Amino acid sequence: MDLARPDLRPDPSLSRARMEALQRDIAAAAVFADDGAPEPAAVAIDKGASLADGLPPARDDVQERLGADAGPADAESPERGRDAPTVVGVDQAFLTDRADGRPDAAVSAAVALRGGRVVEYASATTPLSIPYVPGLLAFREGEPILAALDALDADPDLLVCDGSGRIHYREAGLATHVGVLRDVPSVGVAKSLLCGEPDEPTDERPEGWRTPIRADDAVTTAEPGTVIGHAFQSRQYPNSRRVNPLYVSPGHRVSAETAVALVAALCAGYKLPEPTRLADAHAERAKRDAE
DNA sequence: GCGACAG
DNA sequence: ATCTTGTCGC
Repeated sequence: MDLARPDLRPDPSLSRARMEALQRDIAAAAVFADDGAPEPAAVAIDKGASLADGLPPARDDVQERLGADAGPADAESPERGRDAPTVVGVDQAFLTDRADGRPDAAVSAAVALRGGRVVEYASATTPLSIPYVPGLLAFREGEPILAALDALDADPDLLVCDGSGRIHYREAGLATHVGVLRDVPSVGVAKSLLCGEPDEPTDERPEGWRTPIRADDAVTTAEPGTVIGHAFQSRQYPNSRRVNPLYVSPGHRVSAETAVALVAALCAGYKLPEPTRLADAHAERAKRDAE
């Protein structure tokens, strides 16, 4: 999978001003409307797959400086969802230097699902370049994620990223950045809200509830009031309702409406959608194996 | 100056 | 994100 727009690479060595300028270009190139994204019904996952099922056998895939390694494809049940769209979840874990105590490297994991089954996984370990800065996450995690995606043989029909897409100061969050670079439909799934304002209070909402997130003054590239994503209550407990909602936004080639619908279809009984949950577990395991 | 701020 | 034990509830 080659870069569709190599000129928009999230180069961590850029100055802050250039990073922000690049994000405006990303937002201008992004398509926040349905254009080639899978139908939510086509990617729906009903069976809450057990976490162990998605976990591949342990293997050492840590590279010295910058590298990636793909694991073997899951051999089982090829009969189901053979022609279903390929959904790829990406997530990361971080290695901390034992003596130093400082973040050392990023471990990125990409998990490909088809018909609700894991068909492939990959991970990549890359040295950390810059610290986390709100609004510039793509410049810290972008390259590591691209490395993990490069290690994947599967061709994604949809990318599910851990972080915001259009819900961003310049409408160019991590999901949008990666989606535009690869020109692949993508959605952003964040556990907290970066900017924007929900139409209604999000506290104590029932499972399945959602409300639009509209651009506020913090979003400098959109008219205030523009719907840039949704708060979505993916999970809730019967009695003590205190699970925070997810903040879902379009990355690239999907509308805000379809983005939530896709994430809702990809949830199977847990707060996080399956692609994200599994990528989370793989990144965690790859990190553990590296220590 | 103060507050807000994905992972 | 990461550092960490118990604990409440299904």
